[in-house]
Amino acid sequence: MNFSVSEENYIKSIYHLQAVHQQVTTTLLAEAVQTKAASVTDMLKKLQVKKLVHYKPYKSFTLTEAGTKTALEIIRKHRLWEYFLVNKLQFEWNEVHEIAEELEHISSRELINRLDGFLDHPAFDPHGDPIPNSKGKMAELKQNNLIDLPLKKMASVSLIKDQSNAMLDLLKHYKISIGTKLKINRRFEFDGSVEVKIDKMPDAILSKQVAQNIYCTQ
Amino acid sequence: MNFSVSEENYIKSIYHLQAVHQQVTTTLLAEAVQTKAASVTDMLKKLQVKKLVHYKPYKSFTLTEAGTKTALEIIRKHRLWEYFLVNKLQFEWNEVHEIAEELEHISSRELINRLDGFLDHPAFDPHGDPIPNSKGKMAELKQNNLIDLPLKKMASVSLIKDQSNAMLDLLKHYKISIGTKLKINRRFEFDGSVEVKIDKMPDAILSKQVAQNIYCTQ
DNA sequence: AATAATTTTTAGATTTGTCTAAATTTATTT
DNA sequence: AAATAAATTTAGACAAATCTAAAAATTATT
Ligand SMILES: [Mn+2]
Ligand SMILES: [Mn+2]
Ligand SMILES: [Mn+2]
Ligand SMILES: [Mn+2]
Repeated sequence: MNFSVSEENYIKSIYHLQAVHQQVTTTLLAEAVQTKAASVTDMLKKLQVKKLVHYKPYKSFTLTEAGTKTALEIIRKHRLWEYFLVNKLQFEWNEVHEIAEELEHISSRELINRLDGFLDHPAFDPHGDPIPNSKGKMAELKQNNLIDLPLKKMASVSLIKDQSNAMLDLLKHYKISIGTKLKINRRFEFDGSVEVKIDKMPDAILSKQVAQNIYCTQ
Repeated sequence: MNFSVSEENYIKSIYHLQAVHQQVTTTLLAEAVQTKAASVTDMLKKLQVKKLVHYKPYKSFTLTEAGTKTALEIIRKHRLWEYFLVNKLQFEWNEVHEIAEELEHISSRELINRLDGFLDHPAFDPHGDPIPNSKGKMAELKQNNLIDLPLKKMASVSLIKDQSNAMLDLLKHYKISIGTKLKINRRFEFDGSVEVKIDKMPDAILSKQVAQNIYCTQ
């Protein structure tokens, strides 16, 4: 089965939204794919015909098994290309998302499997997100929100949730990236901010908003 | 300027046809982009508005300077990706064209320039075609058709003109690829076929049709 | 339970790229 | 120089993906 770029973007967005919201709504999806609710309804009907979503008008929609499989293939491509861009072409990790957004739609399965081999089957992309293997399986990591870390306990950054340029710029300033070692010195109750010691950097204070977007392994 | 996949395919095809035919016709272009003459006319009007072609209805059309520049950018991408696929992902040279046909439309200029660096600025793609640099300049090679080679004179294969799978399969059988050393032992006048000694292979006879598609440097 | 607000779907247009069939222009024969 | 053939363009239609505005359904509020 080969799908259009639009169809693939919808499928992928539904998958990501399902991971966070118990109910994915037309408006939510419209925002995610940068379009209007009416267009989403049109597409849902199309995806239903292609058996990629279960769709009950006015009620709900979810990915079918085939839809989920398709979503994981697109996500696999996206993250493998991101890994390639950062680790082979020396892009910064906040420059790759947009380009991967295009590359994820290149259709060849053989290409992506060879790329996977060329990169030595990476398990995580540059943002710390797990890369599905060719069967759609992803590694699971026991990780905690930075905000919940016990005091003075060393931990390793494993995932950045918010991947906006604004967030990534800020993290670059603090020299925080995937794998960075850090620990919490103290917590400020007033605004929920935390003072952290980041590997090879002077102590810094991270706002609650920032800290909540950083996940760590211990 | 960003162009659609269709527009880019038309532009690239016009460029390639212009290199071979003194006059590119609507029918010729229609065949090249796998469509009908009427669709070509539609697209020519669109490309004229975008100042990519000079178009005189019923008379002629040619690429403008901007059109040529655009064509060379697409060809640069196509050939760099082909080089990547063969030299980094170990694809066979007859498997890459189709995939590059998609990859050539990825828009990022930064991506292609980094890819170029990663590959060490290759001058020729796996089929021997020159890769335009970021300014659109291509290396020129003094090459002769295999059929015109002086007898017993060693030469090196530098370009395969017909890049169809049929041709490439045949060349794989003879173990001929870019860089292969060979010489002509004798010519058969009757059908224009040639007996060649190919590096590390027993003598073989190539039909005129095959030999005419092989170019060499001396 | 009725009304208001919100969400979702439908109806009807629009843009892009394509097609077939008909009309027009150019080229080739007679 | 007509007539015929071939190439090209125009006209009108269609599918995909989108939009705006209106209608319908659902949810929240009084
Ligand atoms: Mn995308
Ligand atoms: Mn990522
Ligand atoms: Mn193409
Ligand atoms: Mn090539």
